[in-house]
Amino acid sequence: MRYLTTGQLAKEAGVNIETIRYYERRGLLPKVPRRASGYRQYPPDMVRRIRFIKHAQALGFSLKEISELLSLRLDKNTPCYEVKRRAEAKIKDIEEKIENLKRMKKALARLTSACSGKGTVLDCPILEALDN
Amino acid sequence: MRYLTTGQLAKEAGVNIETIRYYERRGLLPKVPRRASGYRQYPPDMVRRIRFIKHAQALGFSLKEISELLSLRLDKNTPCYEVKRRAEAKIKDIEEKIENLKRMKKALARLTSACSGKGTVLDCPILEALDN
DNA sequence: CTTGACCCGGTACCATACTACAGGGTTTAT
DNA sequence: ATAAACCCTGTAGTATGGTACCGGGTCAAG
Repeated sequence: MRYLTTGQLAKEAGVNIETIRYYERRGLLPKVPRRASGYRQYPPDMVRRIRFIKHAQALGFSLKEISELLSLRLDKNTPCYEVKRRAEAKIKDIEEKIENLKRMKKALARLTSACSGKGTVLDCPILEALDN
Repeated sequence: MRYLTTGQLAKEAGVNIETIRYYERRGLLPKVPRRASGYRQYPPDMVRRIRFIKHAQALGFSLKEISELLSLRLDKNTPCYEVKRRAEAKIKDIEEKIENLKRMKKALARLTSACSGKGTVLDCPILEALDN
């Protein structure tokens, strides 16, 4: 079985079948060729694309931003400097996210170490994180 | 001026005034004392709390999860080991997010370096990021 | 002591990202 | 060859996280 139907793809990727069709409408998945019956024919590696979308969402990217990430592929229609500019902007976004996560982690780590010794502690260090 | 009104707090924190009341309803902000007129009286450091919420959201935490993070404060009603356990679970979440972001960043960096050299590249490296 | 800017609760509406369902056709295993 | 299990489009409904508006009361500067 070379190609996956919509339902098989959904199952493989661990999402609802409607999500697949929704992503196609949103342009996050390409419009793949159909059988004579109208059934979509997905190449098996489309699973990776859906998983990518799901992971990126968990990292705080909107579907619109994920579209942008996915469109950062090099083709003959997009000039090289443009792709590069967009990719670099995204890298900056990502670096900021990483910094914020590190601050959060630090605050939580401080909390746990404060916690490990005694039975109770008075104040909460967590709010100290992420104060710009 | 010791206390902030809802509007002042919103302005300081850079959010809509309705958001403040919404967060109160959701339990993300405490029910603060009121003036005789019914006006809320916020201590100035409540600004930090709102900023924390906003940052955490941008990192992919839902308001529900942020509630959980905020409830990781040590009080006499929560046993220490429980707070610790929850904080450590959140730290693990955060570490995973950081790892995923690093993978994404790496993929994008590879894309930009591929771009600077030649004219075109065939496949999209970003999908390789975040493949579990 | 008024007038414009603010606050109140309550309700309704909005965008995003799905999810369900209706009504109909298709595939596949028995 | 027929029933269960699938797919199609289109439309409607849901959850989350706000945002807007209403009718009314409050505050503070002139």
